Amino acid sequence: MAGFVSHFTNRLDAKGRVSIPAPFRAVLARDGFEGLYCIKSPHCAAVDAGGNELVSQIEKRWSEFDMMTPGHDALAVALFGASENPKIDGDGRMTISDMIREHTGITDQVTFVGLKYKFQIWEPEKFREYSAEAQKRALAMLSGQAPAPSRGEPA
Amino acid sequence: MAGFVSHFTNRLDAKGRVSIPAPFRAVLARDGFEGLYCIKSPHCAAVDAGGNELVSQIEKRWSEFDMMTPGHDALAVALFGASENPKIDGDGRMTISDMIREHTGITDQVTFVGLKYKFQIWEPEKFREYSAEAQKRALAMLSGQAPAPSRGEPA
DNA sequence: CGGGTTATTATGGGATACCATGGGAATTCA
DNA sequence: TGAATTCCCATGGTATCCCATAATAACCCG
Repeated sequence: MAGFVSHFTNRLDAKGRVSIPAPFRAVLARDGFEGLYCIKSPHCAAVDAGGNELVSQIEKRWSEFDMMTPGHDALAVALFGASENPKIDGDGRMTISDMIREHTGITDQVTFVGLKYKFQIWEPEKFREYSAEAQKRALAMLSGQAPAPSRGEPA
Repeated sequence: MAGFVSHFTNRLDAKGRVSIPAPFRAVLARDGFEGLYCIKSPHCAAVDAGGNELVSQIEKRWSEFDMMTPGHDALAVALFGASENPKIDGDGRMTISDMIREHTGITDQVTFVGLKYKFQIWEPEKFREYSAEAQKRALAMLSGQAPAPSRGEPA
């Protein structure tokens, strides 16, 4: 109904496990994907995660490339080679792999951020920085075409 | 019948709950959204809240941007990552989250302000200030072109 | 017109269910 | 066989559900 929305920060235990926020688990269950699909975000120090909806979105992008070009294989390597399928245990937890650790800088806490059709996995402090910047950027992007905005746009 | 109008101030109980004004609940029920959609207002110290109408308005703006651009994810983070979906209990109450507290300065009272297709959540004193300012600005805006007279808005 | 009665609403509080987290035991892999 | 993983259960804290009460507004009926 609502996709992945809002953000949550959970602790990583001694075994490297972390609880996936319950609201996100509910979305995943409805999506029907077994486990979780994870891929490095090309734009920032986060990992994109999701279920079938994310997978099909990625496959769609890939298939839009000409299959004959060498770039097709390269793209496949970039997309699927950089992916993982972590399991989700009975208590709704996943294990943070080395690949995720390296790409995000996660040590003892994890922030999950909903992006509707997918969610992102962040190191909390890095997310705070990115989020502040994203707010500014969003304001700039939206103010260009806002239908009925208020008057002045303060910083 | 006509969306969210008027404003109400309710008290926050020891558990951080507050009753959503009955007229607003009626609008939400008619809208059919499960729970409530909340997002920080970028322009002021308030939180925008609403149901499907607000959500679809936000989603529409988001989908107008090309999914390939790096800004797409940033926008999603700003729009959905910074949002929340508080539940509404059987008595028509919601819980004020830390995010709402921080952004609005709410401590023990909450003012709900109807804005037709959505409503805002304010700290009462901050709203009074903003409201006074808004009156002046509205007057200035209208005085240049308003054909219809009077229609004075009381405090 | 007025007295009484009911319905709705805001608020308080207790009980319960859910969730994040920790740790032990069993299992798998190298 | 040792290390890491997976499964299962325990627990504390929080949020949710449910019921009680008071105040207000709407209503009814004499």
